[in-house]
Amino acid sequence: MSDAADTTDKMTAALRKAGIRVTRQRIALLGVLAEATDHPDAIELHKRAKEIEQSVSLATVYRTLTVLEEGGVVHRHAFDGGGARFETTHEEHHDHILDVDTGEVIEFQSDKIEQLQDEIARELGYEVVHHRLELYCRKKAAGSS
Amino acid sequence: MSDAADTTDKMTAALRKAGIRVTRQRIALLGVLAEATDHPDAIELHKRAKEIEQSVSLATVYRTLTVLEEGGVVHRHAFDGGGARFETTHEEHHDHILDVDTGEVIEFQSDKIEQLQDEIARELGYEVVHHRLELYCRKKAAGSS
DNA sequence: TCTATGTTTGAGAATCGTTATCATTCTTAT
DNA sequence: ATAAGAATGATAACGATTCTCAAACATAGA
Repeated sequence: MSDAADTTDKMTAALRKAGIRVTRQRIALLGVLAEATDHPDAIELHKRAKEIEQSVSLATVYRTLTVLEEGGVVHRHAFDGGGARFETTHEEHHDHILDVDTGEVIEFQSDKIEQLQDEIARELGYEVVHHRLELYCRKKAAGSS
Repeated sequence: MSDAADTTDKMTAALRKAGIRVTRQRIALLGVLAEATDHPDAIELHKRAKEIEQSVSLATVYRTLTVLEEGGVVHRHAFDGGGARFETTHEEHHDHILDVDTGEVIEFQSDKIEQLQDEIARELGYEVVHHRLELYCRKKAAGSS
């Protein structure tokens, strides 16, 4: 038994490592974030976290997300329409394709584009602190001309 | 005389061309947009438009911006922090560098990046409908290592 | 030029996502 | 166990934007 207990231990360790106080609510939210393969918004995270720990308020979800973001544990995205959406910082840096029809989010990574961005900034006397690249796309028809 | 009248005529023509009804408020707002070299938000546009035509409400600014966007006359940007910001569609497509210290907006254009975006999307079975590329930058120190 | 029709308007209420307030409860170091 | 400070839930407040609705307006046609 104790998948749940294992998860709790992991989340506790992760929080301590990030220098963040450990509370039931934070463990629940971080657990939800760790399991999520989509990019949920605060409302959705609140819904999922309540299933694990009923006493999680939406306010705490927002507060905790901010804390986790500052601790480098999650990334916040502001895609077109609606509110912010979140994902854990487990994988390497990547950008996003958003399917404009289905809302699906696909991750991709391009060293070439990153390099070009740095070059462009450098030529203008700047250095890139962070960037945002989102491709709003539509699935190509199988036999499109 | 009649810089103002000329502008009005131009804006009237532009509105008619886009199939948009001509009203004093829309002429004023479009005039403000045409003159702007920065990327103002709705509040700022309202402020400027009221100097030309006092009877412009904020609601109408928002409504008109939506209409102009649908008519392809302006572009709406959602940069980090604060509300949407707007610019006219006079120039060619470009992306933006945002100076994180000063808030300044610099425009740039890179065919290479656009090509790479198309390639990446194509390889994943998508085609790009529109994209968003923002480089949040800091000015490089003159003698930085 | 006058009129009929549908459109746009201003004012303010309503909405949405998010943050702030504050008394209470909880973590943590001791 | 306890003190001291941090986190919490509930809800009010917030900023940006959209909606509502009666009144004013633009446009096409006689």
